[in-house]
Amino acid sequence: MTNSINRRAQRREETREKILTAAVRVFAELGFEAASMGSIANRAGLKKALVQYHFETKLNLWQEAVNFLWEELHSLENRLPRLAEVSTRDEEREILRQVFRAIIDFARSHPDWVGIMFREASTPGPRLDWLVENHLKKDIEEGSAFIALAQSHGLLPQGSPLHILNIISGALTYPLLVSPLTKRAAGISMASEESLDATVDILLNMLKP
Amino acid sequence: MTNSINRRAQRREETREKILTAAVRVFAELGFEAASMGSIANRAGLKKALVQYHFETKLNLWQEAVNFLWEELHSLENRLPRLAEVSTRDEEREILRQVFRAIIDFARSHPDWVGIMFREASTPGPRLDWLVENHLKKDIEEGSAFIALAQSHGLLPQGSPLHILNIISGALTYPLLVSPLTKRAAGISMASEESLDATVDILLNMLKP
DNA sequence: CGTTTCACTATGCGATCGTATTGTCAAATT
DNA sequence: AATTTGACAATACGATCGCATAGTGAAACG
Repeated sequence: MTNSINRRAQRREETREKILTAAVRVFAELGFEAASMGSIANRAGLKKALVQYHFETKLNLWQEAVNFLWEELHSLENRLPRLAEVSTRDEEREILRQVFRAIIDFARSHPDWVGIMFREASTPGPRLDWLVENHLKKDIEEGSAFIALAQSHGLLPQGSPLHILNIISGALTYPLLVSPLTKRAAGISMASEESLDATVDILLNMLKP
Repeated sequence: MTNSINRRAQRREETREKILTAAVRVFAELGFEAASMGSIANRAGLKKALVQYHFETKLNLWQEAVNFLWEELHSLENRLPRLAEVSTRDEEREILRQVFRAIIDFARSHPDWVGIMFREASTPGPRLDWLVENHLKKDIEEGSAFIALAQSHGLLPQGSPLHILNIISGALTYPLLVSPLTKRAAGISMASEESLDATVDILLNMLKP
């Protein structure tokens, strides 16, 4: 262990991040099976053998890419809990709107996360098992707890928090997921600022008309 | 053109249907790129070359499989319009419940349709274009018209029918789509009869609490 | 009954898949 | 300065991909 600036380790980390960034994108766009080591390497502007060198197997690359993605996100995710703390205030409705906006903004600004989620969550298998064990179990528990908290403040109707979490997630995420379809079929961009506002408005109106 | 029972044409149609049935399943499970002619042939218990013989190219097989799937469905789809006609009656809430149940039952009993929809609707490209032009454009128009009708009867809040269609579709479909995840993470089967009832109940409570 | 049609099979093409092996050359170590 | 390490590249492996071509044999035809 000589000293300070290890040019090798630095370069290693740089290319690893390049690869992981590309991997997250390709996995989200194409899904695990359709994504190839070669296409990921091309996306990163590197050689296929180099990807294999840094992340031995394709499954391992997928896992490390998912970890990389989750790390990126957890630093920005602290918006929801903070809102829960303030929820003793009066204007609960405005709080709910902010929560919805936070969810929908998160989904829009992280299409990779949405893509990987939808692809893996809908197919049983070892990858879903791994994803649940390492990330989603905790995320779902936190989400359910937040729903329960909102219920105790009278912000949401009674019922299984898990079901409500799914319903709200679906109502807010689905429009974004199928936005290519909506754009093609009706010419309307679901990811536009106006459409997001409209979606949140409608959902809020549904909740307390 | 000799007479009646053409054993050849009959057998041809049989194997074509076998292939299409298998193709729908595999395309829904894996998506277009990851699904292979070989795996589809295996699923159907036939030889790969036979699939290639009946449906020249993979894209063509996909299109015919989608047509095959839509034909299956349109015979069962007539439930929603009928409900709209009766919606001049009083118990509008019960009608809305039935509509929600119809949508959610449809999604549960046709996972292939849900799978193909989610996979293709989220990725721009020639397949989505084809899908919109040949099936979805009409479906979306009908869905939006139905939402507008429900709005005119005071069953749904005001706002863009397309947005509301997306929100409701997401709220009802998402829980089923990610049911493998929910099952794994919380041990709860979202596709069970109780869960479906609970989901509809909650969404109804959201609409008019 | 002889001939044609056609559902189906066998085989192989070039490309690409994930993976493994070996080589190269500059950076790090002694 | 000599040696070892390690990031990266070149190349090849068998398997499988979508697709094409040449058969085979029974059903349909005149």
